Order: sequence, then structure tokens, then C-alpha cells
Amino acid sequence: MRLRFAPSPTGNLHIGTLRAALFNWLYAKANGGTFVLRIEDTDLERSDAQYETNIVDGLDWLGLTIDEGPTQGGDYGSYRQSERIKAGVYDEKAKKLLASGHAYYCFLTPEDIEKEKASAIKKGIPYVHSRRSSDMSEEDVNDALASGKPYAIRFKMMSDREITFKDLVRGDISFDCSLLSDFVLVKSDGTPSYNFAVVVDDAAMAITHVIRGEDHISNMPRQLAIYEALSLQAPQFGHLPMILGPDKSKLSKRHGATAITEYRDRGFLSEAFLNYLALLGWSPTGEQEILSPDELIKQFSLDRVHKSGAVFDVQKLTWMNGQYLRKLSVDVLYSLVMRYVSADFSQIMQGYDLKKQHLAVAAIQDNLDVLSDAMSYLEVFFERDSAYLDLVKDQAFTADQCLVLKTFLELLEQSDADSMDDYNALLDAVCKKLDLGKGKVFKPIRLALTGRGSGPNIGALLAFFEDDVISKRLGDCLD
RNA sequence: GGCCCUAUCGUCUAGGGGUUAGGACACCAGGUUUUCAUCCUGGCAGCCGGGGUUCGAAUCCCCGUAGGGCUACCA
Repeated sequence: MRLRFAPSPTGNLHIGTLRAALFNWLYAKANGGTFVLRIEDTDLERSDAQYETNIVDGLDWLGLTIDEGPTQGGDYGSYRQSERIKAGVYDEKAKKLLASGHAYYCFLTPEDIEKEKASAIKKGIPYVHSRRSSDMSEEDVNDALASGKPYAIRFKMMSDREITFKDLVRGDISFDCSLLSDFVLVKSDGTPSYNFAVVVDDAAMAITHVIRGEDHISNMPRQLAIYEALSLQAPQFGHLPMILGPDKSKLSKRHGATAITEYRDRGFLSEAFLNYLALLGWSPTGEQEILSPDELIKQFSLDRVHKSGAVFDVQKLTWMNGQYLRKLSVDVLYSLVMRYVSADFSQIMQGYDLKKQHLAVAAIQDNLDVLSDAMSYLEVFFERDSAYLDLVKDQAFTADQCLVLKTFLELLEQSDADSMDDYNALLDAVCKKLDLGKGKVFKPIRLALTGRGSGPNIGALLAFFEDDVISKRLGDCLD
């Protein structure tokens, strides 16, 4: 079983494309198949090596390991269409089609075709290419060729046929060929068109299953016709539902961040992202939604792929990311967090004991949805005194609250509290001594210590700050 | 316009002739917690419409409607 992911490097890897890659990968892994990457860069104008890098980076981030591709090679190379053009792969097949009468030279200019189209629209009839050039005599064709007239090679669509195929996710789909134009196989610049190139390459690379977006369904009759004309065995096809933006149209740049590297940079975990994406258009048998890559592979099957489009919901992605973040060990979370705080902040943090740093990170673990939020939650621990002073200067403390601060300070002086537990015990003692509820006690202490009304667990806060800092801050509030 | 695909809570989805139509996100309410959160409990909320078929349709069929895709010498 051989699956392929065949993006064109005309832009960054985005969600829809990636989801296709993911499903191919899952299907390949689930069945012990091979996952190949083929770069479809026949559009010389728009293709760019930088995008190929972005695509590979994205796959890499998510752990979608490639078995054969431009960088890892394989027995079916080259894995870049631009290189295959140079190798003459497509020319050979085009000649074959020309020779067998399935294709012909077309000398019509784009303007000619525009005219045909306009007149069809005017008459209110569906446009079908006139295939005028296919009637030319061999002599005329040779003359035109010899005179250097620009030409394209078109496929001669059999007009009185119906083409049917069994889609792996949708079942039988059929098309009336009489409605289909003779389409271009080879463009006038000599490069193959998409429909031609995919067929030639999927066949040459012995691809057995093609899983791609629903937007490719209408290409099926053209591609199937080429397989037939070339007497090639067609793979099986499965078309995935589209991923939609909030407005239900195909997800695109105008829906915001679509380059998947942006999600990485915002602090989504690759496993969470993968998990969420897998649930878009596919569902497992049970009700468990949090699934590791291995579990996904184990459970994946094409017959549980949904048929209708799915709206990409950042909120749920974010929730899922939080779930993954919460399961991380402090060590791992810490090293992750350090990659998402600014260089300055990281330097400040590293001025503290590693133990303290871990304490702070552990204290914010339950707050985190995305790693890029970490810094703002961590601020309270590592900010400069001036920032703290700025916040606390507007805080007014009532006499009762001052009593709480004073009592706490007294107890603190007599204790040798060190851990979170110790400080919590101290806090309890204050409550008991003053006969006050926790709210009445904790609030003024938090306020005095951080200048904020909310934040991490106060035990963690107290354990983090040195006793002299606590004394100073609380003491100053009493004045 | 033509062709193709699709239609269950706001969103992701389960369920494919007999179910109190299940779960998750979001939202709301309660609880835990010193707070924002996390966590726990509960709630709100759905089968696009109309015709068939059937003893019985969310489920099967047809027709509408709506959405999406394609209609390139882009992929």
C-alpha cells in the first residue's frame, strides 16, 4: 500500500493541506503502507523553494514521517515534478497519447478560447471546448509546428461516455463526459498540467490509494480518462470533506492564521494539534477524544470519515491544547515554556534557582491554554520591583486587612516555613488566630504581595518569594 | 448558468428503520479552591422543508431548499 502527499509549494503549508497529509499518513501507518511526499511544482511562476521548506517543517513538527520524498529519496524518484519534467517523464507519455489519438496539438490562443466561452454564455449553453484543432490535417499540423506556432497538447475527451468510480468515502460518483471540455495536458511552455502530471506520477510511483480534498472530485473524470487512455491501473480514491472557516467557506488566508507553523509559534503542542485535526472529518469508535498519535493510527479507518465539511474551531483546539499542557511533567513544561518567553524574561528567570523556576512554572500549569501565554502568567513571579510597586501603589488596605498582614508577618518571623505546605499551614494559623475565613485572610496578603487580586496559588507565591521580600512588601503596605 | 458533493445542538460529532437522539467544545448555573483558572456536578441547545416507502422514519427513496466545491495553458 502506497500513499502520497502531493502539495504544490505555492504557499505555506496550511490547515486543509495538512489535514490531507495527516489522513494519508494515518492510513499508511494504520496499514503498514508507505507514505511518500511529492512536490508538485509544475507552476514555475508561483512555486518557491521557501514554501517547500515550510511544508517539510510543518510535517516534521507534527511528526508525519516521510518514507520517500525529495530529501529522503526512494526507488520512485525524482520526487519533484520540476525535476521530472527535465527527465522527460511527461513528454514521453504525451507522445504516446498523441500517437494513439487520445491527444492532439491545439493552436488556439487564449483569446480564441475566451471568444468561444463568451459566445457559449451568450447563447446560454454550457461551454465545451470546440476541439477545432483536432480536425486539422496532419500536414497542417506539421506546418504549424514547423512555423513555431505556440501550441498546447489537449486530451480528446470521449464525449459519449459516462465515467463512474467508487469513492472510498462517498461511494459511487459518475460524470457525463459530453459536458467535459478537451483539457490541456501540456501547456504551451512545455510543462504538464496538473491533471496530467498527477496521473503520470501516481502511476509511476505505484500509488495505490489517493486521499485528498473534496475539491478534487471534479477532476476525477479527466484523470480517470487519462489512466484509461494510457492503459494504466488507477489507484483507489477517497475524497475528504473540506475544512471550513467560521463563515463555512473553504478555509483560507482571510480566515486568519493558516500557516501551520504559526500554530507552532503560538504555543500549540504538536500532539494536541494532530489530535484536533484528526477529529475534523473523522471520529473514533468510542467517546474518547484525547488520542495520542499511536492511538489515532490504531483506530484510523476511512469508513469513519465524515462526508460534510467541518468548521475549524480554534476554541476547541485551544481547549485540547490545555488538556495536553496539563498532562506534562514540570520538567518538560519548563523547557517548553522557556522557548516561548522573551529573551529578556528568560534571562531574568534564569537568575533564580532552578527549583524556584520550576515552582513558578508548576504554579501556572493549570492556567495555560497556549505556551505563548506563559510569560504573562509568570510575570507576577519574576517582575521587577518597579512593576510591582506600580501595581500596589493604588491598593488601599482597611484596618482589618492590616491586622491580617501584621499577624501573618508575626507568624512568619517565628516560623521557618519553606515549602508550599509550610506556607499554607501558616496561612491556616492566621485564619485560626484571627478567627477569619480564608477569603478575608488570603486576599489582602495576595494584594500586598503581588499588587494583584488574582493569580497563582498563594502558597506557591509565598514559597517562591524570599521571606525578606515578603516582609518588605507586606510591611510597606502597612505604612 | 452547468456539473459534482453535502445536510443531526452555535461548533466538532455518535447514532444508518423502534434510542428519554449520546458525547465533546462553547455558553449558563452550582460545588471545590484564597482569586482568575483547573477540576467536579447539573443545565441550555439539534435530526433543513415537503412528499413518499413502512405498523413505525433522524435513519431508506424522490423533490425542493440551503451550503460548499469545480467549471484555467492553478494545483
